[in-house]
Amino acid sequence: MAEDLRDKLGAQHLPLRDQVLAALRTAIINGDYPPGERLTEDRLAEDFGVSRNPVREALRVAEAEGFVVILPRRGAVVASPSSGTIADMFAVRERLEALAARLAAERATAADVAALRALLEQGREATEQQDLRRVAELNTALHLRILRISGNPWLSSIAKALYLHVQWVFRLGAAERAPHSWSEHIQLVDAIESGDGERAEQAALSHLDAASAAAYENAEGGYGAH
Amino acid sequence: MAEDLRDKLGAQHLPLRDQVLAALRTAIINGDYPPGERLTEDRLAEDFGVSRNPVREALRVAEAEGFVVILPRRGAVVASPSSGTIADMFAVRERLEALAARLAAERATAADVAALRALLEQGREATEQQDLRRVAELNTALHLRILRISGNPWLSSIAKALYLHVQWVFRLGAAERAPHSWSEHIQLVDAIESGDGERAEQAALSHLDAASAAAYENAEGGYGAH
DNA sequence: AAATTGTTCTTCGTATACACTTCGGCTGGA
DNA sequence: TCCAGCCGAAGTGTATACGAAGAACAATTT
Repeated sequence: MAEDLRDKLGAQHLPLRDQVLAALRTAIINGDYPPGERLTEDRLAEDFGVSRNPVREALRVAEAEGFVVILPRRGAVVASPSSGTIADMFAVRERLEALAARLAAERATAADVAALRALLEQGREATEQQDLRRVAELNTALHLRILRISGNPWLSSIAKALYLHVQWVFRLGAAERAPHSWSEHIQLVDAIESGDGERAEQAALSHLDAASAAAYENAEGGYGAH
Repeated sequence: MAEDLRDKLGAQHLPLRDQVLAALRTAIINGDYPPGERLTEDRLAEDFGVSRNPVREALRVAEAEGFVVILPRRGAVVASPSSGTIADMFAVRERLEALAARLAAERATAADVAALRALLEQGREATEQQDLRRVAELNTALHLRILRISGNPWLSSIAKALYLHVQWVFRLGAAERAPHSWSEHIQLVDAIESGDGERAEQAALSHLDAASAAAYENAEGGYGAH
């Protein structure tokens, strides 16, 4: 939100709490801490080699972000995304990323488009090489890039958080459908390049519809158990 | 997200950090801590009569919510919403509350509608009595209620956060336009009651357009300061 | 005047202590 | 056997103290 300031003055210090938070997030997303897993402060402190304070602060933020649930006097457990909330997440993402696509189309510079095209190209290569992990990464990079191009920090940060959660759910339960979605990405970038906001928005919508449908196909059962 | 659990087992303990966070939020929204104000941990700890630990945890969450900016090694300051981000906030709210209105229309029970109507009625009374503060409260209550009725927890919590920020900006810079917006609310609730999602969505959109226009009229100058 | 140094304030992280809850197991009685 | 209730262990919630390091600012020196 005020990254300019943070960059200028601030520091490259990266407080421990932030490192812990980042590590915690990725550990949860990767399934190292599976849903329902109890996260005691001492245990996390030991896992990350820090004292309880940074852990506690990271936990509060992780709670605000929806990665953990904190029961007063009972501690934190990894949240359990239910299939219900998956649909909810997609419903919100649909609106948000559609808006992002429109704004991106209206604001994208030539350099922005070039960057998107580069990601597209890398994605094509990775797809050919069956490197699913890399495909997924590029997938994420593309979406986040579009969000950034939209130029709306709120939109960007909110949609990013949602995107992370969706990723989390995917890793847990199902295979990645990434290859299949790549042609939709091309359409989306084409629309953004054209500068036609309406068209870009439609492209984003149909992309998300397809993604959400795929998610549901793969998601039958699997999440409810914590 | 798992409020059922929290209610059942949990506690009515309300940890200090949560109380501090709530107090901090409202203090910032009310302008008691104006934008740019420096918030040292000791000072907050003293203000709220607690030790530094709960304050620190509350600060981290407040940062995640965008109410404060934390400069590493330099401490926290109250964030400064710029007029640029106001437009951004409205752009996102528009999409989100439109979706909420649609979902609410599709899911609202008779009891839900009754609750909305009650708020509407109270709002009318408060408007007649020129009780602007109460009008604003009811305004908020109405919007939050609609979000709740939507039944989408993500949507609800995200839009709620945005709503709080908008309120904050309003309190700081400008008078409330609440009375003027009340007729739009009636339209919105009518649409929700009708069960017509499309119509409800349109009502929400035009309401937010009007609100955003009003915001911009009042917002000329005032926020840019540091 | 510019650069350097020193002082002070504050954050950041650690460590410790302790009250209070919750939980699981144990014991004893029906 | 089954259940009630007690007890102790574990873990959170909060307070406090302390040391290290950074930032801001004033004082001093060049």
